[in-house]
Amino acid sequence: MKQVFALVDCNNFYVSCERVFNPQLEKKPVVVLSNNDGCIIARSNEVKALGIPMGTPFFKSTDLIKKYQIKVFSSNYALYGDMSQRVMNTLYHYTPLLEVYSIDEAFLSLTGLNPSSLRETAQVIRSTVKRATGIPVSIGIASTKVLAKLANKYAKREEGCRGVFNLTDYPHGDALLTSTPVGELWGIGRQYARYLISEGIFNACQLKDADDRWIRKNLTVTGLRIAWELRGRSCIALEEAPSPKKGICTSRAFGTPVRSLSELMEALSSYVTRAAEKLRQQNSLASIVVVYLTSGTYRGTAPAIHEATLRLPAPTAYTPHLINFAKQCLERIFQDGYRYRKVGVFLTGIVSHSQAQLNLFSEMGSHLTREKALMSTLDSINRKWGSSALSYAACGVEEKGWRMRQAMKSQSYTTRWSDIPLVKAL
DNA sequence: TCTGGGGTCCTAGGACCC
DNA sequence: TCTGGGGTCCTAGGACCC
Repeated sequence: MKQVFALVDCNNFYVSCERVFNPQLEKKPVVVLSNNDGCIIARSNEVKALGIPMGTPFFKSTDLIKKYQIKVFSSNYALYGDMSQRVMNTLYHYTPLLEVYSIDEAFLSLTGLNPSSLRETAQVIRSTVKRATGIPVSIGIASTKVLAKLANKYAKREEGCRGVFNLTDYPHGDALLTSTPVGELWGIGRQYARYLISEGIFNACQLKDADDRWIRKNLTVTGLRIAWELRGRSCIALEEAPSPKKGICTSRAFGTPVRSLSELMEALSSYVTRAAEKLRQQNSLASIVVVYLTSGTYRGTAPAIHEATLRLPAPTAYTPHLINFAKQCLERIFQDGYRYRKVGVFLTGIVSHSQAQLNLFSEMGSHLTREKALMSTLDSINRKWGSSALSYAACGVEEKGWRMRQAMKSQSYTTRWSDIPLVKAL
């Protein structure tokens, strides 16, 4: 049977989240900043129209922000994560065949639906999500995921299509692909786009019609899949269940540069705590710890990155052990006299809890059970009372300069009792 | 002064096995 | 000209995504 995919994508997601709880922001220019208030990572349409590109450093755009009175927000991931869940739950009402692709996107399988009702179904989904969550979405429909991504772009761009673009009943497919620069395709980034253009392939239609062996050789199988999907042959499947992560990373740039080992240790310990939580959430253990340390700035030469790897005696998800191993790594790479910008931890060599190989020489049995029980108690308390209800002394207790700058964060409208908006009766 | 924080997949090459 | 013919595992690096 001919497959049908829909890509549902939230419009300017972070900005839309802020607008749900602050309707005065409608039709006004709004941006949301990355962690540490570093770059602009979400823009309202009004800001896009001003020509401010995605990823612009905040400090470079202060003039424009003042001139056009752009409203600025620090990122509020608790809010965006919660709103994302609401959107996804609404989508699940329409089909269980759903892949949550990112915080603001999902692929749906609409295979088997009457082709003539696809557009109408998408319109219903769109208005239901808007009514249930306040978030506007656009929907692209096509026979493959690559084409659905593209259809979604047209849905956002074309006036008059009311947020839905159905490529399966579009008669001028080739003309549309010819008008699409090759770099706009899902899976073709800057490097590949530059290469393809140097080889005379400028648009999506030319890539579609290129020679398979040539594509395979120069763009690997990933490129070949893209070409096949452009021809309408589906080869990137819908992945309903998220597969367990093979590596878990937590890292953050510091609010202000850090010079002392003790402060680095505090920051690192709190990132390890967070990474270990993610590890336990997917019922895994890690057997390799990697610590990164970044010094220098982006001006002039690239920043220097130092790293150290440690293979653990036995896989574990026990936070105190992981903190200790990470600290050993940090001690190996730390050098006095540098201004460090960032520290990070990467947990890998991940195995599922059930298949873990025990170390022959570790004391097996009771203390492992106790460690596991302690961690699940800790996790459930922190889930209930907030992520820092219980934390390790190693993570530090005073406010320190390494913590993130978030000068313009909105409230936790949906995740903290005291921040829930009040509706006043007249 | 000031530039995010996560992830995935693929390939090539080397060490080592029988 | 031509040097056996398979494998596996690991690492490093490069590309991509949001």
